[in-house]
Amino acid sequence: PVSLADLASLEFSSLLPPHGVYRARILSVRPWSPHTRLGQIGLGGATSGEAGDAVVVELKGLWADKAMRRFRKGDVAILLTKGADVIEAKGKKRAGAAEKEQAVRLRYSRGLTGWIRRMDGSEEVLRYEVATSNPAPTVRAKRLHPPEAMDVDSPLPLSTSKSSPALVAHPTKVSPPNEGSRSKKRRRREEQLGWGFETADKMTYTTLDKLGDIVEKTDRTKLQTLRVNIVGVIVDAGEVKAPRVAGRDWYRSFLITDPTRLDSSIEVQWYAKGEGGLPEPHVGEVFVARQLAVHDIAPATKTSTRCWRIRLGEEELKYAARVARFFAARAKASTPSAAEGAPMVPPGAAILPPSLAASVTEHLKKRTSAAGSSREFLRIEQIEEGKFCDLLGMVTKLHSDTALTSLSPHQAASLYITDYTPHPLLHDYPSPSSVGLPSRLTLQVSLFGSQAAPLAALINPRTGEATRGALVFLRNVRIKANESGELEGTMVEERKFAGRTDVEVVDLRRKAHEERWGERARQVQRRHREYWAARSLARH
DNA sequence: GAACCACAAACCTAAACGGT
DNA sequence: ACCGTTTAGGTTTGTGGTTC
Repeated sequence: PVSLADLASLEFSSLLPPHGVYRARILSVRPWSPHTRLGQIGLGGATSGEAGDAVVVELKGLWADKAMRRFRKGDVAILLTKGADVIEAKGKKRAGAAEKEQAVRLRYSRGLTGWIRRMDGSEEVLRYEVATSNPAPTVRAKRLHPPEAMDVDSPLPLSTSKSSPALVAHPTKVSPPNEGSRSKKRRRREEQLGWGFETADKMTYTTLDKLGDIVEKTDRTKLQTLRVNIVGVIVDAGEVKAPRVAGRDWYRSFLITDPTRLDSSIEVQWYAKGEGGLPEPHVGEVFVARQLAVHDIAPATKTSTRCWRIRLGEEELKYAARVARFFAARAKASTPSAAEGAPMVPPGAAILPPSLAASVTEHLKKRTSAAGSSREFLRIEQIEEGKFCDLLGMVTKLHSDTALTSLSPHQAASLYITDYTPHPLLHDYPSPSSVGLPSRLTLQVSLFGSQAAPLAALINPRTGEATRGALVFLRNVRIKANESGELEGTMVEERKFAGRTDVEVVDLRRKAHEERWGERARQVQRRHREYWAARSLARH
């Protein structure tokens, strides 16, 4: 037996006892990655878990994939030292500071033998070896690069001596990203393909640059029945608009482009009977529409009379992916140079040429000025349906089916907050309430996608519950009524403003937070105290 | 043309760091 | 102890070259 502490104190390149065995608890597992062909398990003391005896065991090679799947956190691993190498701790130690020892790393590149003792007491044997160049037939046509070179992490001198002569003989030049032969080839292929396409069942998807022609060539009389199929990328998501006259449709207009129409966008208007019928488009997403009515082409406006969700066929998906790829590559190519040139461009413009970016900026300006940036910082008693507002409140409950940090844009966490001001249109919870407070004091806010992520900090890992009473600030909450007419809040992920946090856990000890919310927060806390004081009085 | 390999840079993330 | 920032480190994406 070799003690873990002995292992942990080994120096780089020192030799391991060839027939040693060591035992330790698995503290962490990093899964095997096909690219690096490496998996890691962190080991600590089997019994006491004393400090200073941390060892990281790495399994490298194709064989390690299977092996890594068997390690679980908490199990005890009993491993032979046979086949292990002590490798250099990576990274430079910080000068001066950090006498802290880095964990010794043991690497198994040629296989591993040992046991696992599961937490339930069961034991399993571990025996892995480098797959030795398989049955002969596959190896018959032997490559110049021997197969074992990819399985084994060859020691340094060997690899250099092997590769450097080749390198010296053929100094290869490397093109910048997206300018290499592969990229060029891909572009050529795409150019040849052109944009727009026709499905197997003769459905033609029109490119956006042709819309003008199509409209011109169509009789005025037939214009009303003209329908087109299009694929475009959303460059401005627009926003939900309530009907101007009661009884008419809700609508949302957003802007799209495609590779054939890079210097101006097309506006899509989406109408629905209710607010819920409207889509939630995000900048950068691909928009596919069949049978869209073309309304007017002067500033290129299109209107669809009926909307329904469609299931895309393989060809449509493929084409949509191509369009998305086109814009993604474009965005990548343009951002480095644009970084210094344009400071205040709207985020959506990142994927656009400057000419179009300007038009989007204008559109945004028009919209915001028309809508009026009238968002207010409200108390819950002041909220109104259909309005956007900022809120500061205390958490009474937080619920999510999925981890808060990994919600998809269509999943929501339910946050219940109160600022101890009542609103007549809030749900009237019963006296011992599931959400923390009875009566009409708590507002439920649905946080979609990444909006919920900041709240992960409130979750107690032990209980899985959020700390109650924590102060949170919610920026730009949309207040709407549910089926029964009660008010709720929603916050959707705005990819346009990715990186901005609309949800913030307030910590008054922090200067910035104190300055920004201190006053409001103390009002909430005062009402909180008064509420509970009154209740305890009533009880006695 | 596809499937490899080796290598490099960009990208992402979890742990370490360091101030309060 | 807490919390934002930094950083080490892997992961992803892309390159040229080779072989089938």
